[in-house]
Parts: sequence; structure tokens; C-alpha cells
Amino acid sequence: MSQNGAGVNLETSLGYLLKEASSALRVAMEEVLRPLGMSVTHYSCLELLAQRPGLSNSELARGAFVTRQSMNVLLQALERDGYVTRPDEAPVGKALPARLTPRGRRSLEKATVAVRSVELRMLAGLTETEQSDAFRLLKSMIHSLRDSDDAT
Amino acid sequence: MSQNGAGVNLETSLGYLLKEASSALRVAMEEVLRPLGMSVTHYSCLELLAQRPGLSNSELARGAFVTRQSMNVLLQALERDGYVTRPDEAPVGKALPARLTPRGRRSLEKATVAVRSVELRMLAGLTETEQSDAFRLLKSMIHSLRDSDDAT
DNA sequence: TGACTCATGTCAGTATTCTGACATAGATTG
DNA sequence: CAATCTATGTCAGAATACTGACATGAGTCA
Repeated sequence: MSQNGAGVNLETSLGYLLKEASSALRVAMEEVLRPLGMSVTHYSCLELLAQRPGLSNSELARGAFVTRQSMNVLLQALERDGYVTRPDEAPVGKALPARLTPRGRRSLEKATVAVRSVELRMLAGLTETEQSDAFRLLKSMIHSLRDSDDAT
Repeated sequence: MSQNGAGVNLETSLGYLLKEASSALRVAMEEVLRPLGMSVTHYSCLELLAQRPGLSNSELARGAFVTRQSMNVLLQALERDGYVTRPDEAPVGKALPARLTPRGRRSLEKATVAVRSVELRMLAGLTETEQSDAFRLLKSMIHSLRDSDDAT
């Protein structure tokens, strides 16, 4: 149409499409989590702790793709409300291993069902083969982006 | 490892991987845009206007995946700083068609080059066929997610 | 025509995330 | 052993995006 020479055509840009897909996923997740009074980061934190008990604040932050400062704010709220517990002293270093309380686990159960339904909906039109293709392609993109993060 | 029954295994979840890829892309874009004093949303707005001159605030918001209120704040700043112009009166309805000024176009040029390099890096490990596969698969996921947005 | 619905621009306040900064614990290195 | 580096937790302030709300213009419909 216009200046297509050095531009990034949004219609054909995989980056743009990636952002669009991620946005659609986030919206869909927020939609099903809102009735449970839970944000996406909130859910991510609980899910991470369920699958990898004892993760520290910084590890949770990396797993949820936010800064450790942001995760700290969330974690303190979750601790205050009794969804998560952390020891008063670090067993080693400064990292405090966090764990779900029974209440946290209970809260997560409903959310997991809701999020699972969203993921299934997203994959509805894809065959098993296409799903593993998508997995492999995304892995490759992530790897390429991270690789030369320093070597800029 | 632990409770894999009804859970969403993060290691094998396409949703999680999608979020990871999108996060990596955002980080990489912020990295190259920061020296230009430009945020991702800022760049998205200019790029959208370059490719589709005359888009309204609401249309730009949808294209950049933010609310129209957020885009309005950005757009007013861009207008104040002389990157964008909007007519005082709407030619039809209330929508004000925005356009890049020469200064906005000049500012975008450098950013486009930077972002293009990120996108190329992301696709470095993929063949042409794999890229169109990724495109098709992402399109399918987006469609599936949007389809039943209302029918919840 | 008049009531209704819908999309838009915009203001205000809230919430969330980020950047900057500091102190501390462990590992590395000379 | 001392210096340095890296990672961590945490506080504070700034930036960014969001929800809520209101008024306005255009289309629909009875």
C-alpha cells in the first residue's frame, strides 16, 4: 500500500501476530479469572507454587514474567491473606522459599479449571501435530530472542 | 511431577509458552527502543499511523491492544510534541483521524529499523515454511479465543 | 419525530508494574 | 584473607494502563 520498503508490515508481521495472540489469551484469562477475584499474575504465582513448591520471590517473578519488585508486592498480599507462607528466616542465602497454604491450594483449584478451559478453547482448531509444531516454533523464537540479548 | 491430573502443566502449556514468547519479544523491543526514547506502545501507534493514515484514537487503541483511554493519553502527548496531528473537528461522527507529521515520520524511521532487526532475529532459526506455519497456527489460536468470547 | 443503542473522545481516580536504590548473603577471585 | 561480583528481598517514587463515568454524534426502529 504505502511505504513497504523498510517497514514492518503489520499484516504479515509474526511479531505483531504474536502480540495479538498473547493479548487475546490474556483477555480470555482475565475474563474467566475475574469472577474468582484473581488476576493473571496472581494465578500464575499460585500455579507456579503448586507445581514447584519452595520457589523464591525472584524465581516466581521470572516464572510470571514480571519484575521481582512486582512479584514482591503480590506475594506480600498473598501472604497477608493466607494463601501463601514463607519462613521468617532464609534457610540459605536470602531467598525465602514460598509455599501454598491449604487455602491457597483450594483457591487455585477453581482457577486452574477455568484457565484450562481457556487453553483448550485456544487449541480447539489444532491437531496434535499442529500443537507440537506450534510448541517447537515458539521455542525457537524464544531461543533466538534470548540468545543475543547480551550480544547487542 | 506433582499434581498433573487437572492442572495446566507449565512445561508443556502452549499458553505459557505463548506468554513467554511475547514477553521475550517485548523485552527485546524495549531494549532497542529505549535508546530512541520510545516505548512499545508509542512505537506501535506511530507504525499504525504510517501504514494506515487517518486512524482514530479508538482504532489505534485496538491496533495496539490497549484501551482507548490509554491511547488517548499517549496520543495527546504525541500531538503536543508534534509527532501527530488531528483536526479540531471531526469530519464525521466524533472520530478524529490522526496523521503523522514529518517529524513523526522521521522519528519512526529509526524505530522501524530497530524493531525490524528484532523481528529478523526472532525468525532467524525458522525456514520460510515454518514462518508461514507459525503464522497460520497463531491465526487459528486467535480466532478460537475470540470466537467464543461472548458465548461464555 | 422520538426513544434507543452503539461507538467515540475525554476526564478523573485507581491499580498495577516498572525503575532506582539500598543492605545483605553467598560465591568467586586475587 | 580481603575485595569483588552476583543474586536476593525490600522500600519508595514514577510511569503506565486500567475501570468508571459522562457527553456527544450517528444509526436504528417503532
